[in-house]
Amino acid sequence: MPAMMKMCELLEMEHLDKGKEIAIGNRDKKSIFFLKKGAVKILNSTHNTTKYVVKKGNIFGELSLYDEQAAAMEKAITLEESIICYIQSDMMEELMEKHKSLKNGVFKVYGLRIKKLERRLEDLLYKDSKTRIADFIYAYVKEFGEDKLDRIEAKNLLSHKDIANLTNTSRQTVNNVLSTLRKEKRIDYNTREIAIFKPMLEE
Amino acid sequence: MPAMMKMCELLEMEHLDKGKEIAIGNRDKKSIFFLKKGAVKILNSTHNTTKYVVKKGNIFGELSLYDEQAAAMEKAITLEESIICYIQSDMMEELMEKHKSLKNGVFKVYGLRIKKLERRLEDLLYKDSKTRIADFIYAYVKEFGEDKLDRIEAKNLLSHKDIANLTNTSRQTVNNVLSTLRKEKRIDYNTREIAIFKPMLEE
DNA sequence: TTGAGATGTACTTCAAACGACACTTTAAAA
DNA sequence: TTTTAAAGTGTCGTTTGAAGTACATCTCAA
Repeated sequence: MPAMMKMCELLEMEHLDKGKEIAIGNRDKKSIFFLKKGAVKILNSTHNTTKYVVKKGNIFGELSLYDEQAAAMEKAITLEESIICYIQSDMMEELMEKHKSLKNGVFKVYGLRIKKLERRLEDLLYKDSKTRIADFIYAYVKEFGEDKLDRIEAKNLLSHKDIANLTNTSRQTVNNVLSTLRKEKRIDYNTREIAIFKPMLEE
Repeated sequence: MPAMMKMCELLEMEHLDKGKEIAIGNRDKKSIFFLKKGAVKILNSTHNTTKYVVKKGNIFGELSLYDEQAAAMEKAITLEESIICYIQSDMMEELMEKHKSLKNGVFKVYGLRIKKLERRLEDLLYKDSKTRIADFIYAYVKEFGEDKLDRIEAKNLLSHKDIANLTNTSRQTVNNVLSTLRKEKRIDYNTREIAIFKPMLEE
């Protein structure tokens, strides 16, 4: 979203340590957030289960634009030191009316979210839990990681519980799959980082 | 979507028998559809699994607006005699630029779809299959049904296989739950219709 | 009338959740 | 700094929900 990125220069900015909560829906006014640096996870605020992971350069809280109630159901927690910009949703609406590219950008974000959700639901029907977890790890490292000679390395920002939530599995199964992949030399990980080995990269 | 409904008067209209397929993504031009009468189910076109049920007065194929590829993955099948109106997605885009209320309406539809998907995913995590099926039946009858003295009656438009897809369960489990609910006098159904008994209406 | 699809029921199987516990890391308190 | 508690990780058995298999109706278009 380049338009959003440019806009961000003009906005209120906030610097947050790791593990800080951002109450998407509980502010005096609902806001849309733009993640300038770092990473956050979006939780279901009633069950405290992780629903998404958002990478720097992306927006979150966008649901509050047309459904305040839905936005109130989610909260964000920083997974590492992060910088966010935010704008109140009614101001954002005004801006979107003026700048079509902005509105279309948000439209795309909504569409993408639908696509991801449907994909996840479909996977639940057609893939077993081990595959879902392995697929998730590969996708996560590819999205969040950096390309090295023989491997792709990403910061290990998620707990096994988070991964279990994101793949609709249990913490123990996640651990089991990760350990197995490690034994098979397909991935490696420690508390800091997680890496996938390139020669093993299929798909 | 009142704006859409008014617009519909001006559009191409098509009358379809029960069981007819509408290729959302395979037309020469992608279109948005407005269901004027009847009901359709939206399928995942690769797996032929039912993803949604759309009731008269609602739109479908709206994904093609900002993601043609995603729309190509779905197809619709009429569940009963239906009337649809449709407009090519690029024409719809033009119209939406002119009429803000239309664009905002589509935004709402997207948001609603996200909400439903997230709800479904959440249910998968927190409800067992029997509960999901029962909840679905109650929601379906309430949405599609007509209020009678002691019961709410809806046309029985979905096969057990459809319901299984919609609740991420198996055909046999659906049958099992339905039979049990019938034995318990909480619901009643035959090939034509399905009804829930009001005194039993909780929630 | 006939055959394909839908429904109903029972039994078997198995993936994956769950419970239990030891060990490790992290972060805050003393 | 050291201590301590909380959270996260690693590995087990055990249990069980629900899918799968199998087959007998039933329904309804062609």
